[in-house]
Amino acid sequence: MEHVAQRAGVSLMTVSRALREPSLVAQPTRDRIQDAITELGYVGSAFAVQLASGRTRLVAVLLPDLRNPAFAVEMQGLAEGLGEGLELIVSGVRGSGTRHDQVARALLGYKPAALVIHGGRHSHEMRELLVRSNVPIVELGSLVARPINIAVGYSNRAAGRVATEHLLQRGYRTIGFVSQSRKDNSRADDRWLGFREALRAAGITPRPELELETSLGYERGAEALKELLCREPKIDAVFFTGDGWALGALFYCQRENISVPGRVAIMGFDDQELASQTVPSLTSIQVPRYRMGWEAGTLLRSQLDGKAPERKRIDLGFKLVHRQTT
Amino acid sequence: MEHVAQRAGVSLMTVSRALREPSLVAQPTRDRIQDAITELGYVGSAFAVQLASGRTRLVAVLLPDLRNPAFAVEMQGLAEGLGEGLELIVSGVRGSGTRHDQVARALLGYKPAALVIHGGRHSHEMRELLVRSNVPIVELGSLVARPINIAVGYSNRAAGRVATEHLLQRGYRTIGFVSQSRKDNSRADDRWLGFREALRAAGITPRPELELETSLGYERGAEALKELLCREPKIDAVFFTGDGWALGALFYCQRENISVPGRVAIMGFDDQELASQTVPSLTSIQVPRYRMGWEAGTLLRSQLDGKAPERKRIDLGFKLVHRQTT
DNA sequence: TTGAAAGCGCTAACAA
DNA sequence: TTGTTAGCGCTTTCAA
Repeated sequence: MEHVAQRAGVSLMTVSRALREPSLVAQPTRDRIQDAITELGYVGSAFAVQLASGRTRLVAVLLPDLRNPAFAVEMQGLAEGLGEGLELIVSGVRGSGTRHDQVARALLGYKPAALVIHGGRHSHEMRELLVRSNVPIVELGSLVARPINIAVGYSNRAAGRVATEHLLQRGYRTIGFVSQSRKDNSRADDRWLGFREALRAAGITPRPELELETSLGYERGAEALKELLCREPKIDAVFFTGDGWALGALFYCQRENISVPGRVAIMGFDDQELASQTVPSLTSIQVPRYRMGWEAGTLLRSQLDGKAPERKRIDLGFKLVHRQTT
Repeated sequence: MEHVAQRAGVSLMTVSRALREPSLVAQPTRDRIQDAITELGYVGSAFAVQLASGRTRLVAVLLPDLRNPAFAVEMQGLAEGLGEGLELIVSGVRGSGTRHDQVARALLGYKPAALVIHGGRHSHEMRELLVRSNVPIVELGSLVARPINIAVGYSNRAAGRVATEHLLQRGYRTIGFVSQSRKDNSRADDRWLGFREALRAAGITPRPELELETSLGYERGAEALKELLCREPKIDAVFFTGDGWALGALFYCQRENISVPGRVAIMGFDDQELASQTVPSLTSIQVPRYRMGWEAGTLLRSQLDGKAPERKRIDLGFKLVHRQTT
């Protein structure tokens, strides 16, 4: 910045001003400075700015898994809700526990304008750290009961229950359940709670052998269905807590000439764009992914501008989309 | 940090050391410091560290569109290739041109350890800025001819040619082409160049009315196919430069009882996981997305550790995966 | 409209 | 093994 100042024949201070508040600098001076900047290819140091001013233009995001397209949509919503002038610093953490905490610490080190966390529960120390950090926290996705600041999401438990009730209502009685590891993934656990709840309410005794945990991937869905059909041939519906598995299972049925929903009904979760396109089209739970990100973004933006309350819990709900596989 | 020092009864410097090089600090001192840190909930300032040390733990990433799952996979690869201790600062830029340049500038302001850019051509000024910034640049995706530092990718043009040659070889003669706006998207343009090249080489006169530009989305694929069939009923194959469109078109055919590949053959691009699962399964071009990210990550990591050459061009190639739709 | 001095929170280089 | 001094590149406050 000093070089620029010299070249433009002004003091360092004037350059700084020309960059932040151009209106305070005389037009000709401003032009000279601008020229110097382009000639020298000057790019200011965001770090120094933030250190000196205390203001930050970073929003930190902690995601369970970068691969999941659902999160990508949320990010786009977040980016667009926040608007210009804020950068996103994104970390994906696979697995859970300590690594999650570590990364959160590292992100907090950037004193971000806000920290957006997708995915339910934090350890006690984590929560403590988050609260004390004084950084606005957005909990995205699962709607936590007691948000630290802002929570935007929907109830995974209610969604799990509604999905299951739908299957029961359509007359299915022997229902399988496929999810990620419930231990590592609170969303999976919540959906499972809803699943069990609905079964019990209908007077059906849950059968653990019909509940499968697997990893992400279309093929895992096919395998899961195969396994379930083998364990209990009388199974008449499967609730996959992710569209990926559900679609994989659906294509498996097509290959094997298993009639859907005649022989077995398939229920997905997340209503990916593809769900409406397949033949038969997939019944699923629609979650407002983009909107979640966007809502969090705009709320954050207005809070950063000092216009919004510090605590808020926004339930964006979900929607059962009944299509042909159930 | 001073508070921590006071509480632990040592100087600020010792705390700094305990954080960076614990081996230089006596065990009991270290413990006291650690206690003070947890009690105070201290989180260091990454900015101050960067400013004082000149070292950065940030890798900036510039993506054309956050939504695209293909990029998400690259990011995961990149994150894992880089290993621990580096944060990713990600920006998605839809559209192109000036906004792209602006965001790149903003990212450069963080003096990142490296800047990863996905997607071909930069404006002249941009290139100038990148070169002068002295930040290692990774150009990911399209393999540029003259990389600034590191380029990791494959040739979109060659991929487009190979895909088209495959269709020609299978006997298709009236071939449609669907892509994003070639003006805004250099990858689309490159694939198109390959497409035209192959047609000419086979002695077929290209017909612009069989070339369609559209936006992303499964449904856009269905619409594109419908439109093409209407414009030229004798069309016998369509090269979709994205699996999303190809799958959308495939499901459209299923709904409308159009035989694939009997009535019309469908060729995709990117070989999404889903491509192998559908019935009929989709012929596509496989691009090593994860590997591209990972390769860039490890290369960058070793360059940051001072172990790798500054310039490199890595062609990871691509693979035609012949399945049932052609 | 412009400039000078002090300092943001940390680390590098040196000294004890 | 620990402490001291200077300064990273900018902004804030105050003065000209």
